[in-house]
Amino acid sequence: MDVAREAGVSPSTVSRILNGTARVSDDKRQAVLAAIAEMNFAPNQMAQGLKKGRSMTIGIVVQDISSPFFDETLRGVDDGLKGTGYASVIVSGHWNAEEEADRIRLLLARKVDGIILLSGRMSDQTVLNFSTQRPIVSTGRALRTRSALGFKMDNEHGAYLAVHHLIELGHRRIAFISGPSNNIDAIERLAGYTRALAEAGIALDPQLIVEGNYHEASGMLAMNRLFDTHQQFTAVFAANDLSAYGARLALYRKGIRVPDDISLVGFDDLPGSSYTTPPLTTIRQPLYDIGRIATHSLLCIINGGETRGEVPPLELIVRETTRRVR
Amino acid sequence: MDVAREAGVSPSTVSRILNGTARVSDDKRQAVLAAIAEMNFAPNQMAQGLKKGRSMTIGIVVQDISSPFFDETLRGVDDGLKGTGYASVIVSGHWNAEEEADRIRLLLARKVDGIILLSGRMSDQTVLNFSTQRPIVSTGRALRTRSALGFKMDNEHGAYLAVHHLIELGHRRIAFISGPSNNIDAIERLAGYTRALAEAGIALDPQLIVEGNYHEASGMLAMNRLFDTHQQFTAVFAANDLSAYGARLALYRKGIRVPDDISLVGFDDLPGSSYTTPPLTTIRQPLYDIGRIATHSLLCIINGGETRGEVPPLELIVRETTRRVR
DNA sequence: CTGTTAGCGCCTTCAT
DNA sequence: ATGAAGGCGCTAACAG
Repeated sequence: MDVAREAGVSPSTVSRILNGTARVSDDKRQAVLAAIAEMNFAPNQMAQGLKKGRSMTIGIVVQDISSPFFDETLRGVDDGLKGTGYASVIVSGHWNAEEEADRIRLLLARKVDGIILLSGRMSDQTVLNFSTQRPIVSTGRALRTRSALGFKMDNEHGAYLAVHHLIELGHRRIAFISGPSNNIDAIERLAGYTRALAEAGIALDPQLIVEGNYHEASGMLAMNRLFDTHQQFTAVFAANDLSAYGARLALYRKGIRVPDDISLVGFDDLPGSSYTTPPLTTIRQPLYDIGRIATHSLLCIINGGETRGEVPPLELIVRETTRRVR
Repeated sequence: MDVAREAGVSPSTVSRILNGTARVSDDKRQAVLAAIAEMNFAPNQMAQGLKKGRSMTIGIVVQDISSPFFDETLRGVDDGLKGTGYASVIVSGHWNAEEEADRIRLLLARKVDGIILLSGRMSDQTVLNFSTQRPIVSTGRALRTRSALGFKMDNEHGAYLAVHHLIELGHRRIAFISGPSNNIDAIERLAGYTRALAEAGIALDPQLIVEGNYHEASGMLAMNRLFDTHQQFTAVFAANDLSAYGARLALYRKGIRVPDDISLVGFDDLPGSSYTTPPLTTIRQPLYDIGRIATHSLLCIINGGETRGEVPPLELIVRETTRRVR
């Protein structure tokens, strides 16, 4: 490298100073440092990576780059990476197993040192297969091998908490706007809803369950569907906050007051849920913490350390969209 | 490489097939393709990059990875990159000029082929300096050199549109929740507010202007401040949607109806603004398009092509938080 | 303490 | 049409 020439030393010496690999005499060090500053030189990370076999890059697979759900987790990842020298390349799988696998192959070709997979539709086995090439930490899966780790939230329990809260407030006709029926989290949340009802001796009415797709529009549609079929209910549990927002709008359009006429509970506790009108009662997912902990764990695996790290549990956040039934 | 050995050819031949650089006999091609498939080989991008001098990576600098404002733009970037072979490494400057510069240096060391800078506090001159190393496309700046390009929205005009809309509805006492006074966009939006008022012959009342910081909480605080100082007004213009959300909540807490008692206008048209209660009247920024166009332009510059691409203008979206004053 | 050498994986002349 | 050789920028092993 030309810093070496500029400073009148060999490339190795420069390298040694840059990496602190060995002792170097003070005068040469000064000269090199000066040359570096003057040329504002920074080592070519691609060359470094090629040589050392580590790119100092980790890959993140999200499903939707502009969903507050993933973005809050990404914030945790970003903070977790701070000061580690690692950078991240973020790709999106768009909730498509095929695309996820593609993206992971892309990351692998780029020699990322590890991968964080946020949710997704890929089978656990596929994840395990990829994990032979690079360590993978994933959310929404219960994995635990030498090079693959999963963090799974107790969705069933979370949903139970939500519905139980409603029941305690005296509600007995509780509608449920579910997630996509092929989504594992959605299935588990439905199970929690069912259990809470059963436990309270409330018969499950299939008419009160409408399938959504986790987006606002589907929450709105689901709500309208409930009205169109003349269902009677005093509360609604939406499988995620986004669909709760949509349901809220449908209610507003009908002139139905929340929580006075109907109570509403969401799931996720997105940042925006503290500022809806009224603020949304919901089940809090520790999204930021998940991102941080996943990152930390991945770094541990990469550096051959132990993988500890527990994620905080789901938690009911009572705000202002629920009230005792009159 | 071992694919070569496996297929009984030289590495050069494999490379030629991979890159379509030269004609290769069909039998050898088959052999190589088979070997590649069997070993599921993918070329090491770091080695490729080192050799070719292009990393097929672009760097994105956002200010806040979990803000819907940036995320919507990122979605445009992501789509713009689709199918190009480029991946992106996303870093955050956290609205700090020093940190932005740091992040850019990091991207440069990683040999990104170009940089997209979304907003930020760095001076134009600094951007220009960095652009000598790699092309930079930035939002929120009016730049146009061989290797630096900026897209600037007409904030003054946007704010004017918002306030003009309120004036047309008969409002004359219009409060303004501004952005940070050291933010260029904020300053321009204030100018638009001022001009609309002046044009309508309405005296500007400094008491009606409260500084916020673009976040929900500050919108809420600003609103309360207005009430605490007993200001009279029938409409509020918030400098961005997030602070409008906060203002909305403050209004709700006071039992003031929107739009019946007070009208509210935001700025940005975030995805969530269609689902607030009621849906927010706002100035639409073409965030997604900005991301797409910025990406496209950057790729053009990188490949030595011409830089065209116009961004759609700001636009008033009338939803349900504004109404004619009684 | 420091310079020389070799090689990370790939592509690109240059020969053949 | 194809193989051999050299080098992208850097670091680690080996001498000295």
